[in-house]
Amino acid sequence: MQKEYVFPKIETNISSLLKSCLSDLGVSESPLIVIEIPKERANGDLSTNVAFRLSPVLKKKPKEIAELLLSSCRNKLGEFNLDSVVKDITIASGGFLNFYLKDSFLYEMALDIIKTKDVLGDINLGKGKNTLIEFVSANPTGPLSIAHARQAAVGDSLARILAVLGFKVTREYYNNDEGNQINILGKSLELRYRQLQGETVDFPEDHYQGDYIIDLAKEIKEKKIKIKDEQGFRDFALEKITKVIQDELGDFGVEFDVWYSQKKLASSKKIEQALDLLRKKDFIYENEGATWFKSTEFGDDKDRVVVKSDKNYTYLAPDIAYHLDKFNRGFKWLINIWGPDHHGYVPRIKAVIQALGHDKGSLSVIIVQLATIYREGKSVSMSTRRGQYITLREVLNEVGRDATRFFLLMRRTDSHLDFDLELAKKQSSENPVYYIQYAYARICSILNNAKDIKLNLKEINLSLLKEHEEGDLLQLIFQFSYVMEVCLRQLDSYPVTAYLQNLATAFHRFYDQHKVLSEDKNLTLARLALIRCLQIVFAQGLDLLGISKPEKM
RNA sequence: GCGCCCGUAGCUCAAUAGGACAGAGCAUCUGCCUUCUAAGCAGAGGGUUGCCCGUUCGAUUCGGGCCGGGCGCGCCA
Repeated sequence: MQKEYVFPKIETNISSLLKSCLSDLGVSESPLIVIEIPKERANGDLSTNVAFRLSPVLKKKPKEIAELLLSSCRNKLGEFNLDSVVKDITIASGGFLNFYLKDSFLYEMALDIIKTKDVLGDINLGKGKNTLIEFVSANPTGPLSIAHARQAAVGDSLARILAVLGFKVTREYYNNDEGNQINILGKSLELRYRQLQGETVDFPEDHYQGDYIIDLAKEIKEKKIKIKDEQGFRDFALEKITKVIQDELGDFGVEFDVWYSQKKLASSKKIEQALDLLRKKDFIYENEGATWFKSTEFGDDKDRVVVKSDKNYTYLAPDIAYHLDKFNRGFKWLINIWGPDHHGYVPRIKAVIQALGHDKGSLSVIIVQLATIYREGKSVSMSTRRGQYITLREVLNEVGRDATRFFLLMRRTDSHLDFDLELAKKQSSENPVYYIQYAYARICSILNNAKDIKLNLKEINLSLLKEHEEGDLLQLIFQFSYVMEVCLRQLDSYPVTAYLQNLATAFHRFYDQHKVLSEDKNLTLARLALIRCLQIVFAQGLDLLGISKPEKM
């Protein structure tokens, strides 16, 4: 069910109100109307800067425009279903129009959240759009690194957010289970096995040096597994390592709907078909014995080879087929989450999308920057080849799932991240994940202490919540749907972590100042209702991050 | 050389789509547990947002030019 108090709904109504008032002023083409929640609550619960934007158009001072808008907005509130929402509108700082929410509006919101045990309802910003989010997609040549872990955390969280916002989300892992790297993997295992058998063999530098290869070789030897040839070693390594990756992700709380095999794609004629399609559209040509894709037609620096002169495909060829297949499977929005080492690849794949006849907006690529691991103040160097890197498994064992996920989500995805193992391990105030969970646990504890008190919605009088800490909490609850909209706009789950920290701060402050359980029965009921509401918000927020909700700490 | 990300308090980072006084945490210092969990709260100090121009009513945000850091620039994947 559509909830009346979610931010996008209020935003739409205020936006329509402003447009109507603007047209009364003779402005037919209004600029983009931005409704935001000001940083300072003194500046209102909602705010808009239209008056500033219109100043050059109307050739009037922002303040004059704001004044003209103010009276007509006040008169028209009822027309846009806002008379039960907006208490007052004021002008500030030379032209901002600031909207203040009615207390009764916030009370009804809180009671509804308690009643439905849900904050967002059918917010449906996604309108059921069929969305494919492809992430991690690490080559199955070794355990996952912390960089993959960050991509996993971001992708999983974003998928959860988009699903809640009404997108039809499918999570996919593109498994690069064939090609050069996989061949080298097979050879690496074979060489390690032969070394175990006592042979003196040269182990080339470009082969996988990690200990896990040696472990696999030992397993073959100990279990006396019969492997005939190079392909046998390759398949064995592939199967084992894919399993390792799946287990790691599973323990990290990240599940995929589809594991998409490149090998299967390659054996299906889909690559040939995709290239034929592009050839038909005249985006393919031959030169110097190779086959090229005209990516420059769509803004790429240079055209790209798809079939090498030795007749083998480059990596791009299956990728073209893969993206075509995504569209053929009915997805309307493709989200690819990649590491920073792939950012140069973005114009190429955007070109592919357009050559295939799709709007470039139908593909969003999120580049997740690297996380640098610090141990005792020193960064730990990383190299998959040399097998010198900290795996997700190690971090999980050392730090635990909640802190790992939180740390990886704590920063904007496009900014570098320092992951301090010692800090993440600390079960203390220095560690922000506990700060949020502690707020949740405190709420649960109070509710548990009061479990004999029945929360009958009809007996609850929220207007008894007169303290500013209580008002701040109600306002923050309202903000939750706003934060979700920001996540969508920025395609980042980071705003949720920031929000939950703010919410936890506001709660701890309230907790410190006021007792929930007191002699005053009605006030107790009102406060219990408030924290019950908070419990629901925290639960929903933590779920979106994939972080557990401890009832006791 | 070209492209992408970045440069904000001692450190790690915020600042929502160009908005209001640039904010948090850590660290440092000072207070607060006979009361629902002190993994908490309150307070203090700490800034020429790398530098210079420009656009704007308004720039940490946009444009141009420098300086500095990271990554990528293959008929590798």
